[in-house]
Amino acid sequence: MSKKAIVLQTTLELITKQGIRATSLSQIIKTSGVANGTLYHHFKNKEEIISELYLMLSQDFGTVVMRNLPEEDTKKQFAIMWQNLFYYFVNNPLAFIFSEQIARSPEIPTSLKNQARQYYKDIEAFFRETIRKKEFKAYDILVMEELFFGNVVSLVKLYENKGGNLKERCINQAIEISWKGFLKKAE
Amino acid sequence: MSKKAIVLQTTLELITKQGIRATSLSQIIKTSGVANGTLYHHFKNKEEIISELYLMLSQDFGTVVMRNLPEEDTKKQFAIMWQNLFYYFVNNPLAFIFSEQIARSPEIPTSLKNQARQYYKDIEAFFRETIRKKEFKAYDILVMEELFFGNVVSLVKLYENKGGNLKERCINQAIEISWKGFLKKAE
Amino acid sequence: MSKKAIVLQTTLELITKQGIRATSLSQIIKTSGVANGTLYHHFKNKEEIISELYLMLSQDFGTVVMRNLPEEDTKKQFAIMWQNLFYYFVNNPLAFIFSEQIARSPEIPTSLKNQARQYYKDIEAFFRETIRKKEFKAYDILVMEELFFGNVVSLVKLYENKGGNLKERCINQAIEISWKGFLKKAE
Amino acid sequence: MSKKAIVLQTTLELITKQGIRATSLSQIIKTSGVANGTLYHHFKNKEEIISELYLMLSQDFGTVVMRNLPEEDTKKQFAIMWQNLFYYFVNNPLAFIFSEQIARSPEIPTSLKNQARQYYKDIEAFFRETIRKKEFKAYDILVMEELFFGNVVSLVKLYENKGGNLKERCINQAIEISWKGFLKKAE
DNA sequence: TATGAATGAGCATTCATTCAT
DNA sequence: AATGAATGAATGCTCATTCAT
Repeated sequence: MSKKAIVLQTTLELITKQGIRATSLSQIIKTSGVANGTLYHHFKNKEEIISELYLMLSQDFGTVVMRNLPEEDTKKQFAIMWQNLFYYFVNNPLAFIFSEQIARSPEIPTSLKNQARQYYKDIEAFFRETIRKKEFKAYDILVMEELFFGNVVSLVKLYENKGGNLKERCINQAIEISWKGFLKKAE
Repeated sequence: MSKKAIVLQTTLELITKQGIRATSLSQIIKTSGVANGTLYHHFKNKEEIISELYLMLSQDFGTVVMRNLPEEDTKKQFAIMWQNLFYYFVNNPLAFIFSEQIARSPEIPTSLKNQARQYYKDIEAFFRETIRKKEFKAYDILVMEELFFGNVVSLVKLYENKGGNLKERCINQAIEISWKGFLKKAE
Repeated sequence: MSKKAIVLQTTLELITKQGIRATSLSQIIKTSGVANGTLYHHFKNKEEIISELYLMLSQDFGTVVMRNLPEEDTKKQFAIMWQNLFYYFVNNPLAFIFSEQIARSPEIPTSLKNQARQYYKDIEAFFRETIRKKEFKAYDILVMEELFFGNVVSLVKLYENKGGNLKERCINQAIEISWKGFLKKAE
Repeated sequence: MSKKAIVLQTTLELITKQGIRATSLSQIIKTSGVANGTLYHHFKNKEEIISELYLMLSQDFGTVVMRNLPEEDTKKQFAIMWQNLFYYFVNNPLAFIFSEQIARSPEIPTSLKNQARQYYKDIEAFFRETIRKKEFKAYDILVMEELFFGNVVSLVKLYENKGGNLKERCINQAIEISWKGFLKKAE
């Protein structure tokens, strides 16, 4: 494991525990056991570490969501997408907390956020296509994406608040609510 | 306006702009034009300023959501509740940041958090009643609350990301999506 | 009990626990429950509180040592003086610690030390008289006083290190050693 | 001379002049000409500077008292021991202040204190042996040690109070008083 | 590639003291 | 006699970053 990778991993863990601003470079240096100068050899500054981490995780999101989608049935596709994201967050709490904090924090410049948005292209495409098929109503795409993502996040938080004891029934209910909200006509 | 009030107001403004951790005491001191020691005469430490602000803001919280609800029409009630919360967050960015970022962090003692969470009670009653009237499907109450709350939050985030330029059309779409998700039968 | 007296008593206790420099005015204010300005009404500054305490305690020393001296026998007088001081310190640990810290600290200006020295006049007189009677050798008076005082202090420290379990035999040995050191001829 | 050594040396000098608590870090920084952060690069905090100094000085301590003792004559041995300790303290005011002021305070961990107290061992042996030779009376060893040590300390204090102008005659008197106190028979 | 000494601005907080009431 | 708001210099310490090796 390269020093650079160690720094990235350590930073991710520290940020997960303490938040971004609470995580100082000196802490990263001490925890990772990497020398002061070594860190600066690999990264221009603190911001660059955060940015790099953010991009890594964003890319992950993009691939995860569209994994194992069934071919035809849009509703099933939607459910799988939903679950993909949900279980990714549940199984990678680091990534979840990180993405939550990142989303709000002014630490991430807009340019970076937009850059990350490219990985959501596929999700976006799904919504457009489903609207084209007249299954979803022609809502604003951004609104749809945001609500879809937000619903998953809400459930993950509920899952965490319940200490991991969230019944599958609840998850299915949430997926159903999510889905119904976007529909053009009632089923 | 007392020096104490000036400090609170200044802190409120700075935190709204920059976030909590990014707002240093020296910044508060310089901006408010109050002396170093004066601040510490009124507050034990930085945390106490935050707590006091949090308490002030939390007082509104409980009443905001259920304010000015129309009598009969459930759908209109839902829309007003949704907007109440949305515009409250939009107009009180600090309250939003607190509820999103801080309420979940260990920076605020649990006692304070619980106090702020009381507004859930009224919302809960609304959902139960609407289920009883067979307008909403009998989903898990917690799931419904969480998704309702999450949807508002999602839109506020979108609103913020767009620098306040979110069309009213989008907000109405979000309310519609939110509402439709919970319905028992299609309208 | 006047506010002034409260401040003095509180200061003495705090200094006893923590030392002089570790005891701040704000601590004295908080602990004594006296207002900021009240303290400054009675004392010009921190130094004046210390000085006043020091003089009070010094006066105490002076009277204590010469208390209940038997008339004729010099050796017995010496033993009583020794014990007077010893038990005063043992029963007033505050005064002991305070006098120990004061003696060394540059916080007490030389003028104050000299002022306090007047109370030792009687002790000084005792040594002079005993030298005149050719019982004590004509050592430097200051040296004698310092060693006398130091011997008592040494035993008090031993007493404290032993948690108060110092046999009377040891005390008597110390008095004997002290006495013999000053003698002109062997007994 | 390394920056670290400069800091230690400067601290040593400042503390000797002013005492520990009166010596601030900023003073050390200004006097030593070392940058703020540099100091903290080498030492964890203020306490660590003190500890490191204490350890350095304690190394001498054990060997000093019993240094250069003449072979046969017990009285001369005693005088040399006395002077060794006296001049060590006089020439190493910091060592004296530490042993007097700090060794008893909670600022130094017990482990360090014990390390410094080892020099008692040799003195103890000397007293036992001299009692065995029937030159000293069979007083409690602890009492003897404490009084011996206390006498030296008393004279050092006197020396300091006189600003270093203590006549050699006084020192010799003190040694004589010390010695006579312990004797079995008059000389 | 890797190290760690060096920097000084900045941090939250405490201090002794003044002053108007 | 008593209060407590107000002050700003000072304290111990952390920070992100630079640079010579």
